[in-house]
Amino acid sequence: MTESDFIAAYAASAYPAIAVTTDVALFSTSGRDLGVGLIQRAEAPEQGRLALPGVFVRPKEDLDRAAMRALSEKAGIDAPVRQFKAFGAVDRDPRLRVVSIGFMAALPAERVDSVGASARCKMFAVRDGVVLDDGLAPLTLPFDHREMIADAVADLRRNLDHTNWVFNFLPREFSLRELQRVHEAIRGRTVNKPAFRTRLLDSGWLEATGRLETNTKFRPAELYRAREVRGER
Amino acid sequence: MTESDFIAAYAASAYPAIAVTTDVALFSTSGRDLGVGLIQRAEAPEQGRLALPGVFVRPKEDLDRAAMRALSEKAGIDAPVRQFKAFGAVDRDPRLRVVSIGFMAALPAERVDSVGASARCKMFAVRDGVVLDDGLAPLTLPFDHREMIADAVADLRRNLDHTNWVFNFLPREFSLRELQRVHEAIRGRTVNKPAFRTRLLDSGWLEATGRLETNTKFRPAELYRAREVRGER
DNA sequence: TGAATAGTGTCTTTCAGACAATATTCT
DNA sequence: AGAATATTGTCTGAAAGACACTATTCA
Repeated sequence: MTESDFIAAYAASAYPAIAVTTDVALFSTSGRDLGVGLIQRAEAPEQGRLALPGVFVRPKEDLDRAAMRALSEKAGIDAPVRQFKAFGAVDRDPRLRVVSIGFMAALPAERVDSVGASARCKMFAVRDGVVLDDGLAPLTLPFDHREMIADAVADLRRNLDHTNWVFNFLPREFSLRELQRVHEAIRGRTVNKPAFRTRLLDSGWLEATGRLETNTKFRPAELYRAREVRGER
Repeated sequence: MTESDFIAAYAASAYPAIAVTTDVALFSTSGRDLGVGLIQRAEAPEQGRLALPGVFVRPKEDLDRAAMRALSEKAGIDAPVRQFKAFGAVDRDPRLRVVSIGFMAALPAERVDSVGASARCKMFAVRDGVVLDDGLAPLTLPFDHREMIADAVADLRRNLDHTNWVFNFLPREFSLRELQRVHEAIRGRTVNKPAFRTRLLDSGWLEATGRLETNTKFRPAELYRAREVRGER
């Protein structure tokens, strides 16, 4: 039996029926808070409830493709995604055994407003990994989505200084103040301005554009760009 | 249609056939090097080649259970596991679409020797995330196992100071020298002794046992234990 | 006593936090 | 000029690296 014969026979045989999905925690910052986007589920189970956007992965679709499709089909938003953890508890979905790959995405604050009308998702504040409703009480979420969001926030914090992923929270050009506000929202506390400036400017992730902010009521700040670097740190 | 009716109908319908596996990078340290355990594949595809131990996840089996089963069935080793990333490229397995959840485990150096005879896996040195054969040339691995190991090492390094997972590399009681050797093997460079000592002793992860090493050829070091703490940092 | 390593002290450098001074732009 | 914020400078304390010293145990 050649290897290709074997593969053909193998592929035809039955495999444990486990479905694979991707769920996406779409983050943004507004003011001092971190926010996460939730959609109202269109279908059972948990129809009508607020949840993270997610889809079943198609047979010929990479995981990050599926995550981006979840964002665009369920939330009406296009953004790059980053995987943070897989969730596979046996009873996490009542329908059948589902393993969900958890992804996160980030949306610059001003895009939240501009897509606001068309987007089918609403942003909720997240403090210390807990989603709050408009009255700032903890929100109950279906499946294990509460745990997913907490894990996503923990991963976000852990990797804040190791990766350049934080720049997805910002437009192409931004000021150091805006970058500091994003760091503060993610870490849930204020950071020291001079130390933050020198640390970030020395980090090698930033590139000065030479341009200044416009439409400010005060002294405009210099604008920076995220530099293209080889991955992580 | 009630929700339970719906679920019944739903579960019966066909789902995209995607298999789910777990693969485990079993690490240990020997001397100054980090090591990873590879097995010789018993079955096609890639029969006979060195690869990470892995199994298909069973329908009623949690992901970490499956990872521990991979370790014990394929490598003959029992150890706790930690998930680091999911791998789901469409063509990563020639048989069929497989999404693999990547786990890591760690074995104290002295257990490597003691299980050596019974274990069906052999340790290979890893430098900068690259597996080397006995001649210290880079080893070619099947599937995406090379990428998996590199990602596992990167995750290990990133989380070295954020989690207490590093203590899985050590027996229940250990000296600060041994702990430092493990840090050095993982980071791939030497670390400063006084700084390391004070940092670790102040970290709150350690608990003095009051006991000393035995069977040393020289002054015995004090032994410490990993303190039970609420998860991560 | 000598070998070997444990554990500590000191000096220096680096870096973050606190606070404040100076600079720039708009109204 | 006054308001508001950007940007920089200075001081201080915490922590890390380099280096070397003292302490302890075994052979």
